[in-house]
Amino acid sequence: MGRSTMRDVSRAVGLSMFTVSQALSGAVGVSEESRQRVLKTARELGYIPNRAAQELRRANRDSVAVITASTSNSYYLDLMSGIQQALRPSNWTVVVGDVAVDGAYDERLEDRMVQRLIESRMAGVISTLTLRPENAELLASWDIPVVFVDSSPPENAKNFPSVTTDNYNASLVVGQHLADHGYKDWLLLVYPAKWSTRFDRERGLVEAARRHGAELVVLESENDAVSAHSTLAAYLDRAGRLPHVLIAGNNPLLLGALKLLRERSITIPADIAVVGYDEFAWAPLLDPPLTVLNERSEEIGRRAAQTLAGIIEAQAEAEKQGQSKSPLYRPEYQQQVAAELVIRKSCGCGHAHQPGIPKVTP
Amino acid sequence: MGRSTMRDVSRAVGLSMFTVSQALSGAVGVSEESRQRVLKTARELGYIPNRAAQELRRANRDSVAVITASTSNSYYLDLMSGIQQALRPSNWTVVVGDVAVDGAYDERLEDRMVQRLIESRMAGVISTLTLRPENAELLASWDIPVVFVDSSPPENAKNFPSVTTDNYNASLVVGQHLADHGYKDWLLLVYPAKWSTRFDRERGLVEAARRHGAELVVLESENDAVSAHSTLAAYLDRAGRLPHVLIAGNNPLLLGALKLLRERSITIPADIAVVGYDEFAWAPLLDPPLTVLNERSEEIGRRAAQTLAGIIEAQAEAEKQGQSKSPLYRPEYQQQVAAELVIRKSCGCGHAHQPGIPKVTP
DNA sequence: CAAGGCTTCATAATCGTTTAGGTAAGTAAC
DNA sequence: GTTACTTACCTAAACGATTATGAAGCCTTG
Repeated sequence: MGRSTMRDVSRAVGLSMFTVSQALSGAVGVSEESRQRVLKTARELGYIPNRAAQELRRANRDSVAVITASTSNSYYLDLMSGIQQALRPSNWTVVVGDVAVDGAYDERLEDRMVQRLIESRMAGVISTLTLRPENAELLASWDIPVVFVDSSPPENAKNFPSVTTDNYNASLVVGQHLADHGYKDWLLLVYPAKWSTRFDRERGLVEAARRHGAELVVLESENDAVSAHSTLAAYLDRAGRLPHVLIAGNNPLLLGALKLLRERSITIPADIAVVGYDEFAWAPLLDPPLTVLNERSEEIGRRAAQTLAGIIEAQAEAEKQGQSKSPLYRPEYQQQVAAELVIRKSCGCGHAHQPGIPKVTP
Repeated sequence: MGRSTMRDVSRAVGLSMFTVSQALSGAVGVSEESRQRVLKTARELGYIPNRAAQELRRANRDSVAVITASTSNSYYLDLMSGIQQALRPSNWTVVVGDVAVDGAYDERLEDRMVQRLIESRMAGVISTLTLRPENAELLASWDIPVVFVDSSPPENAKNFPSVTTDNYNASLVVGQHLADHGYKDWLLLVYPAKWSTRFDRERGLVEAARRHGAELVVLESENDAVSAHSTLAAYLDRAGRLPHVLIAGNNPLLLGALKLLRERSITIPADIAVVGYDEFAWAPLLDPPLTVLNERSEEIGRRAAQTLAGIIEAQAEAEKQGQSKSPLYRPEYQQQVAAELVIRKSCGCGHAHQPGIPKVTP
């Protein structure tokens, strides 16, 4: 039991390794009788192929990597679920590589991770963060296709595929809703630009504020709850008054902000309205139920995986025909998924007393 | 740039492949001058080793796998973080394999996953669920060490290492607290026995109920929020009255239960007290703040990884000395981590009107 | 019945590393 | 000056699969 090679099977069954290989891989050119004998012997011997040997010899790989910087964000679970769903039928292995240490993104870890992925000659990469230009280039020079999710390609690789929320329009929707409430004084608590979704989220909100004649303050914090808490605390102390509404750039920041508001007994939405950017399971159960954007991460994951699979397939096809094996990126690979605003209570809806200028509840 | 082999480096630098290999791997027996020349050439050529070739040739592998059945549980993130933390220094690759499809555990997927792990000749496995006996045996026959986290080893592998919460005592603590509140009518909403933590959680609660003269009903649901919701709804309809307290076996079930209570406008803790089994970031912000057990998943992950690393190391040592390479499992590898009860409001603490027999708030 | 086409299987090269088993030169010991 | 030991390097055999090339046997077919 265990630890037998194809040679062992070959000897035991009295057929050449060629025949055994063909039989096991389900190829044609082997008689049904031989195939059955091979399969039986292999089972009896407990033969399990050595993947390293297969990969070394074979041209095409069958693993794709997902690069994350776990901001302990649970949207990541949905994303993975979508990716797995799309890739399961094709029977590919998905490995996830985290480039965060203690919850914080680490540049050297990203370098090491990319190095590793190339060492393993991955078939493709899905990245949840904008890679460093060097790394994008490196992957490109090894003809490994990359799809960005919820992040934009780096400067030197603008044509790389990406699947993101339509953050700009999402922000416009948020802004519209805030304006409907009559809020004029907005505070956006946001993560650093390293996470490139920030750009469109902020841009949309700036535009919305302009359109509706509202004042928008952008407050940057590190991308975790603890930083969000202290950054916001410092800001509120400095400002000496509450804005009408707080918009949290993502869930870790939302968490930090809500903790602070609770500590200071600031009630939502009476004293300040709150809107978040990521839907999550507990949102309807919080106090008050939170109004958030639904990013549909699962859909994003699914699309990203499908896009990647398509590229890899095309790549294999091209190589078979002797053409360049570098991945072909079509413009339509850059997709945006519309988000919807899930309106609950924290924005002030269904609440009589609202922060700022009181107005009719929409 | 890209795609050069060690042979290319060897030719370019004018040294044998042996020397190049030695130089790159940092082994002794190469002059400093040669090493520098090799390194420089390798860098210029953009040489990146082929891991498949390395793994094929090398005796020892350097990847460990984590098997999960994503119950979309966010405790999983903490667990991974702990594992990564413990394994990062040793520079090992961690791959996670999910054996759930659409959030539900799938037996055939488990089989396929184990097959895959053996194909890749993994150095070790950390499993968050009790594996099927066949699979445990299979891994054992390939001398691949397995550590179970938050789950017990299967029947045929009782001696396998495991790191779990001390669920029995945790349940006693919960029971004690409920008794302090004067609750006599307990309802435990719990997942199927496939997740083996159920056994001790239930056993502890049964014992606590006996000690304190309370009535305990155990209600089993599938391991997801939707099932929990419908199972609980059906039960409440049948029972026609509310228990004094609802204990949710884990977070997905808690989520489903809370949704139902909210739908039916049952208020916590006035109408029914609620206690959960997994601490999570949003717990203090819910309405009301939830009383839950803190499992300390990160600590569990860390310990599991350390245990696994120790076993693999010992295994390598034993093999070097010509002894059996099958992993050695010491009894003390079975560890339990104490959980603490984080008391907030949902249990009735700090609330005047309590469900059931009113008593002094402890 | 010769020629050609299938079907079924075998031989052996190949993938890109690591490493056991050398060798040649230089140094130290006696 | 021989012997013994180091140091720095090389040659070539693995590792365990896939697959290009081809051969033997049998079946058609004109």
